[in-house]
Amino acid sequence: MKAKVTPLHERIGKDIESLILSGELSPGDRIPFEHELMELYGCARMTVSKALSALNAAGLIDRRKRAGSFVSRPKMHAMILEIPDLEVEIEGRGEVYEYRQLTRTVRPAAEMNEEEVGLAGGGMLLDISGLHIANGIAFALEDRLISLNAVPDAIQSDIAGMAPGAWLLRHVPWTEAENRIAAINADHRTAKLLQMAQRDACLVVERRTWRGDERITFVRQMFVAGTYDLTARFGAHQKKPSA
Amino acid sequence: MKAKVTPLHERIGKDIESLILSGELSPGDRIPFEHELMELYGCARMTVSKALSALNAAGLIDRRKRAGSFVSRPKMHAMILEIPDLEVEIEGRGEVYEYRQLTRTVRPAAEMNEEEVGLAGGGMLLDISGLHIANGIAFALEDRLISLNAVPDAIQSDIAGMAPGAWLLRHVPWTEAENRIAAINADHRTAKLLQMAQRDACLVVERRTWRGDERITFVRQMFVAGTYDLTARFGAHQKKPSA
DNA sequence: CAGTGGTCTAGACCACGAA
DNA sequence: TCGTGGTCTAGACCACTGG
Repeated sequence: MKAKVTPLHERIGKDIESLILSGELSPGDRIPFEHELMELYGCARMTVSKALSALNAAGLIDRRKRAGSFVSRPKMHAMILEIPDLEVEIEGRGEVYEYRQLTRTVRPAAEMNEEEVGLAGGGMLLDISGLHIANGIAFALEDRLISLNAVPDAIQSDIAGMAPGAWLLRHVPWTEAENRIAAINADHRTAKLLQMAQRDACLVVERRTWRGDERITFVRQMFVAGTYDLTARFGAHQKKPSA
Repeated sequence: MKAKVTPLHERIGKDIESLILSGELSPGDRIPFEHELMELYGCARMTVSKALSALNAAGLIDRRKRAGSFVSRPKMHAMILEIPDLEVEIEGRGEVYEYRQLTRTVRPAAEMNEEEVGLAGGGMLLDISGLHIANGIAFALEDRLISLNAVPDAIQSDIAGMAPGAWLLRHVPWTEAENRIAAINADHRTAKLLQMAQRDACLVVERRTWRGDERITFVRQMFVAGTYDLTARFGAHQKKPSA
């Protein structure tokens, strides 16, 4: 038997967590004081503190000086959204993934377009369009702009069969990203390229990424409705707000 | 001046974090050993350890015994998705929010519908439809099923002007939730209720919530395309996988 | 095998804020 | 006021694992 290799602070955390999730402790209830827990578990205060700090960071409890620690109320304003790598996703289903480049140009930002001007940062833009294809059927149209100011190497990325997103992920570290998810009716070009009827619904994902304050890329992906959807899961209360 | 009230372990963490985000430390680089950092900052090892543990929990670094701590490569397939409370969202824009109930029935699960059977858990379902309205204009249609097995009190929730989602949030703690996001063309009923042309695109959010193993509710919200979209933001690398 | 991170101790001082 | 959590110390032993 390999029994207890579980750290004590982790065990304390799990104990309290299960009390909360089982309902024995309800939101608002006070958790035993640190000195009570250190007596209960026969350990030093730092050990208890580590356990409670972890629960606090996870958003399971709120800690107030002089008052104690309390089970926090689930607020549910944030969930984890999976942003799948399309290639991995498709091949995970046992289908054949392919990326087909449609156009590729280097051009300056359109002056009236704030998005492009901000992205370019005074430099040129690499403008790439392509199709994501599963088992020979195009399911997504991607229009991407890359700041050559931020990623000069991108101009050499002439790998025809590689999606620019995958290339970027491997070559350019990013620090921040933002996704916008919406639905629109397919315009003429999109409908034609994705072989769908005009005005058919599309799921649109727009993604912007930064490295520090520098804009890296802007991409808009149009998915044929019904062939693709996003899933966000959430377990055990909300995450803490990032600083 | 109020200067330094920032805890030392936090300062150490921020220092290293900015080295990473600025690019001075690249993914794969080794960061100084704990004993080097404790010498550098003139503090105890526990303090350094606390800082590094936090960075590790945040997914910024990987720690390997005998080898040291290393800047982790951003893999990032998950982002934080904001799931806004519609009422708060709308009123935050300075518009007037209103929920108008359309139908409300208690019925058993349709036997051929797995979703409903699983949700009901042998009991009855509360079936509610309603419109979310901003400034007098309906922007979302909501169809919701609530398990009366899990939430018997829901049958008393006769507050006409209160969205069932808001009521549930205040009365029923949940432990797990899942969202599915997709786009579809509006069907006849939806188009009529939301005063949009048939086949106009809709953003669809389907949400399932659990309390432990017990299903609580299933809701489908149809949003008029263009009037609503979801945003997911992400800063500083991926979250750790939850146990 | 030797050095790393992981864990833990038994103290300490302090700021905060509920009483 | 004064008990609480927040932080920190100066040690310690151990498991793991890379060299």
